[in-house]
Amino acid sequence: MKEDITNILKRNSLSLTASREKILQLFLSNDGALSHGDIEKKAGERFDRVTVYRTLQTFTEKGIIHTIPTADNAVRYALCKDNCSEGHHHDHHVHFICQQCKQTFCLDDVVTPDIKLPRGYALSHIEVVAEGVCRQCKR
Amino acid sequence: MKEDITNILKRNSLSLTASREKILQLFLSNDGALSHGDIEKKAGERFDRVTVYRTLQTFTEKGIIHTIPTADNAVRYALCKDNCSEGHHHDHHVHFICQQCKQTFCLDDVVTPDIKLPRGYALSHIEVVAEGVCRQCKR
DNA sequence: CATAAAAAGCAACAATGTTGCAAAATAGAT
DNA sequence: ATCTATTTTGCAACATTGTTGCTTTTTATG
Ligand SMILES: [Mn+2]
Ligand SMILES: [Mn+2]
Ligand SMILES: [Zn+2]
Ligand SMILES: [Zn+2]
Repeated sequence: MKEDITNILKRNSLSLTASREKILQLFLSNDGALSHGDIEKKAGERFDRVTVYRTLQTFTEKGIIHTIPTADNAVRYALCKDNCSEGHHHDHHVHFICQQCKQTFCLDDVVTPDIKLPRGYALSHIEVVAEGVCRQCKR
Repeated sequence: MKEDITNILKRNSLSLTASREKILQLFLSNDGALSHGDIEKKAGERFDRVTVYRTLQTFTEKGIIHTIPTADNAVRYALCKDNCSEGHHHDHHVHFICQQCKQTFCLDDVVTPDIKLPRGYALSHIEVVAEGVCRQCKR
C-alpha cells in the first residue's frame, strides 16, 4: 500500500508529502468515490482545508483522480484506473450513485455509450451518471 | 408569455407571486439552463437569496424544472418540456455543456441510451452530460 | 373587504471555496 | 549529513453559497 502510494506520486513527479500520502491512501482504501467533505472527515490528522483543495486539484490535473458530476453541489472524486495522464483523462466508464447509502461508485466495466448529437455540436467527452440502489443496499 | 407563466403556475396550483413569475420568465426567455447564481444576477429586481432557493426547490418538486448535474459545484436548472409532474420527472434527454461559452443546453431530441448495469444494481434513472463546443461557438 | 394560508424577507448562521503570504518540508546537490 | 532552492503547507482574511427560524407581507378566496 505504502508502496503503491509512493509509486503513484513518483510516477507523476510529485513530491511525497504527508497530506498527499494520506489522501491517496483514503482513495486506495475506499470503495466508492470521495467528496472534499468526506476527505476532511476521514483524514484522522487534520489537514488544512486549503491543502485538501489543492491536493485534489493537483491529482486531477495529473490524471490520478477524476471528477464525477452530481446534482447535489458536491463533486466526487475517484481514482483513475486507466492510465490517465497529465491533462488527459480517458476513463470512459459509467458512475453510479446509490440513493440509499449515498455512495458513488465507478462501474469500471460499463463503458459510456456513443451518443449521436445534432449537427453542429462538437463533442469532446461524455459523462454518464446512473442513480438507483447499489448492490450492498439492495440485498 | 405572461399567459404561459400564469398557466404554468396555475396548473401546478402555485400562487402567483412576483418572484415565481420573474424566475419562470427567465427560464422561458433563456435558451440554456440557469444556475442559482445566474438567476440572482439576471433578475433585475433583487429577490432574497432564500426566496430563489425556495422557488427553485418548489419548481423542481412540481416538475416545472429539472436539475442538471455538473462537476463545477453549480447545479443548473432547466424547464421540463415533457409533462413532468409532482414528484416524477420523466424527461430523458441528454444535456450539453459548452466549454467555451459555459452554457448548458437541453438536447430535447437526444434520448438517453439504455445502459446495462452489472448484476445487483437497481437502476432508477440515468443522466447523460456531454461536453464540447456548442453550435453558436463553433461557427 | 376580511381573513386564513402561503410566501417573502430578514437575520443569523453554517458550510464551502479562494487568495496572498509567511513558515515549513522536500528533493537534490554538494 | 548538511545546505539550499524550490515546493508545499498552514494560516488569516475573505468571498460565495446554502440553511433555518421567525416575522411581515402578499395572495387566494369567500
Ligand atoms: Mn470513475
Ligand atoms: Mn434538460
Ligand atoms: Zn448503497
Ligand atoms: Zn458555446
